[in-house]
Amino acid sequence: MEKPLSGRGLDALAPLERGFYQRGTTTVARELLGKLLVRRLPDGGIAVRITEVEAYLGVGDPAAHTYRGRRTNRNEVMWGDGGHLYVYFTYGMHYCCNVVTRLEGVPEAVLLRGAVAVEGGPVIVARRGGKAGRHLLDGPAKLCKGMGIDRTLNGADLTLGDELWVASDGLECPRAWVRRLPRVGVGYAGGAAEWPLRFVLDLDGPASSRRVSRR
DNA sequence: GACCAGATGTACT
DNA sequence: GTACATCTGGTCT
Repeated sequence: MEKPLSGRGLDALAPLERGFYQRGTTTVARELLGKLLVRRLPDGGIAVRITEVEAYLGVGDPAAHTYRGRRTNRNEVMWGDGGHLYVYFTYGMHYCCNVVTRLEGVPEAVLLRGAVAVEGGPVIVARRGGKAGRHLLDGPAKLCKGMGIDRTLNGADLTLGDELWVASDGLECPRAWVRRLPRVGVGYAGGAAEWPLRFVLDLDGPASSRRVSRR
């Protein structure tokens, strides 16, 4: 776990503006690495540093929920303006959260797959059932559980800074810290499963030989 | 690390 | 009605 933020806590972390999200999805995905996902909860404030994301490129992407223009109640948020949260339920027991990108009518998003705790570690550990350690937030459903993200946040506006938002604390991620890999769990998507749309930030630096989970 | 059961919402026939 | 999902945690090796 990183050292805690100094000083004023969550209120010093201003939400990114909508323009950040309205750009190209792979650009947004890459630039989300190293940013802070901030959550205000009754049991305390939480901030985590985003370390793993995946881009989903809308109607032309067989792995995306909006492939070929599919538009349903579930994915309606993806069709809206960038800067909103798309939360869906899967495998009968897990939530996953995405950040919607581009403009209204262009249904693309970035799946948040992993993070490390920066602020509010004990709150996260408690929400994860007391399981601390490096696997605390290393999966999309773990991230949602640890941060108290569920269906009630589907469609939330990330630019307001009320319940949940994304902020920068100025950390820059050198290219050498970022790896581009195929996406996870989308084998059904044919060739698109191989597209290198997964971005992983190695906070230990490029020298680290540690493996990235393949799931 | 590899393997697999689990539980139910969602999309589609 | 049915097939399957942007996964996790436990067990076994």
